[in-house]
Amino acid sequence: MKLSTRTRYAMRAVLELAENFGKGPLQTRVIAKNQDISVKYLEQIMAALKSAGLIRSQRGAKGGYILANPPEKIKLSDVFDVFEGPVVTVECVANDKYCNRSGNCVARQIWAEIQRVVRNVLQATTLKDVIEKAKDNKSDYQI
Amino acid sequence: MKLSTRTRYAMRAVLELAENFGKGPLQTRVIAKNQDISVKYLEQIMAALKSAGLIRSQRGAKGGYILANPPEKIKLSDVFDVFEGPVVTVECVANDKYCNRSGNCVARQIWAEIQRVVRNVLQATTLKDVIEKAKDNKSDYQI
DNA sequence: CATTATTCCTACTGCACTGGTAGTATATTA
DNA sequence: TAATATACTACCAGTGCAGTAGGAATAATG
Repeated sequence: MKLSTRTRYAMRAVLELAENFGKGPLQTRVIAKNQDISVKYLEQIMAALKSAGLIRSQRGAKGGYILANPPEKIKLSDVFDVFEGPVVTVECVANDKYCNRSGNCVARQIWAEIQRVVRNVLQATTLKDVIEKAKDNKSDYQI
Repeated sequence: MKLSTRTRYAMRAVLELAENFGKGPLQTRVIAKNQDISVKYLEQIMAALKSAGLIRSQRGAKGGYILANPPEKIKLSDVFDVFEGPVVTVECVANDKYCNRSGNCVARQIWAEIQRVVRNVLQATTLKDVIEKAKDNKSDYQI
């Protein structure tokens, strides 16, 4: 139950785009430097975020990436799901056909409950919520 | 963020031991059959649960495993932690020395919040809670 | 038009972990 | 001594993670 670096980097990159929202495209190179991530690795992550529809790209000089929607319209779950997928715990929680005893399975209920509370947090928070909080605390977006 | 089969199997095995608590040792072979798990694989899982102190073994004929403590004394987090570890999301949440910006990091606060709600569920529930619920619902312990 | 800056695309790699299988040793009971 | 358990160790194939690398396509600029 650990997060991949992909997800962590993606979250930080998207938070940085959110902070920069409305100020034109931001380059992978810049984000990579600020977040101390390999440029080439981040490129792949950005590509995935783009094909998920979370961000838009502008090619060529002075290009870069921008959020596809304003920060208040993007939930943390949107970012999370790109690499971690919608299933947080076990397959059978999302798909009750996965196991024929799903209907009255207690173990499944444990994992379903955990999945529920996790998604609660992710869906209740937007990028804007996070950056507002950051401004209050003078925090940054590491990890 | 998926659970390993180890954790899922361990949870089911321990729940079965909890149901059987006070009735003498239960054999890997029996649990494996009931839960439809490979005997040899389950053996390794039981060994890990034993060295974590959750269960006790009796070797030889008529041997098997029993819970080291009564079901109301064992929390789901005890079982969970054997294979998933106490860290649910990222290292820096448990160890703030892991990253030098931990102190005021917003991304970290996201993962910390998720970790918190997950551990809340796992620590608030005992094996007894689960099997009581199972009796009410006539559920079983699959998945 | 050439240069430069940027995304885009694809391939490759080393490593750790997962999900097992297998064989044998050791202890206990009958 | 025979049967039944756990205990211990080794092994293996597949998958995903966390990158590295190189070059092609595209767009702005001088």
